[in-house]
Amino acid sequence: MNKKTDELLKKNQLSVTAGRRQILEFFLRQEGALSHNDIEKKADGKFDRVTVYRTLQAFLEKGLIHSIPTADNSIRYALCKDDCSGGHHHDDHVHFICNTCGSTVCLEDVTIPAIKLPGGFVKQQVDMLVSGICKSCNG
Amino acid sequence: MNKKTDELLKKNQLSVTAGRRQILEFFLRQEGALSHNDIEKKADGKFDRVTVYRTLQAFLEKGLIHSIPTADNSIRYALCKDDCSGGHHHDDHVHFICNTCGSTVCLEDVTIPAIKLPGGFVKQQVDMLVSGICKSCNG
DNA sequence: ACACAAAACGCAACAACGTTGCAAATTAAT
DNA sequence: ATTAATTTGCAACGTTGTTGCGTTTTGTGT
Repeated sequence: MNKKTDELLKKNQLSVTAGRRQILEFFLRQEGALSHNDIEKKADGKFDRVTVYRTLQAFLEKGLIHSIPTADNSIRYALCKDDCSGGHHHDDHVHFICNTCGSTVCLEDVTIPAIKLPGGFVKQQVDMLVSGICKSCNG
Repeated sequence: MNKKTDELLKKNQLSVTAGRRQILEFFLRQEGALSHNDIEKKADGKFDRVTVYRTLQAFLEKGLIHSIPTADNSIRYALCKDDCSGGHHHDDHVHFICNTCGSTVCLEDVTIPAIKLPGGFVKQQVDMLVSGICKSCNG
């Protein structure tokens, strides 16, 4: 049915398997970001724990998803936009973590502002995490 | 000898014990941030693993240190400046993680720029992580 | 459609990280 | 100095993440 999912996998040089299809669909169906744990709960024992780890690893390497560091020591993952692939991310947006519902979302429209580092420091990557209360919880 | 350490503990309503004194001195003697693991290595079995966890927890709650989220899922801690205590941090500086030597430092002079969130989102805390090559490694 | 090579999967075992309960030791207060 | 409150170490446990290996599935070439 969902041809789109399979094509997305193939486009990223990933062989199509039941696990990958399912996990990718979790991301597509989901507004925010997912942690390893979220996926396991959604899959409900359908796949081995190791498979989920390896799938996320593969998605990361191919640039299908990007990781979001969080203060509570649980890495989350979110789908990348079309134009970032092969590990090269255009991942310059702010991530928002809601302290009420716990969801993590990409604020695609909020760009991380440029900063000036002290002499001698070379910048390679920047992450910006904002926590607070999200739109839905604030409703 | 080191009266200063003891006073700093007392000032933060923490009873003075060998473990706390030692761990606090690690932070005072150290330029950058420390992870739980760093501290255990430095202590070299002198204290129980659990004690280190609980000490860090206590320091955090009293506002003696603040935590720094990292992309590799290992939380680090750094001393707070004098004027933040009781859990209320003036923690508005950028954190830098060196990809070469692995050290994490607070760039006290680099302030996190203000950002504008979409309507409905309320900001409570902001973390900014820059990774790259630090001054000493770039030397 | 079939056979074969390559990749992915599940399982088991293991290592690292983090938490909790409780008895013994240490600290602070009277 | 005695006592109450905190802190510590130990043991046990749960979670998270990794590795190796035999089996299954996928992709490819004929």
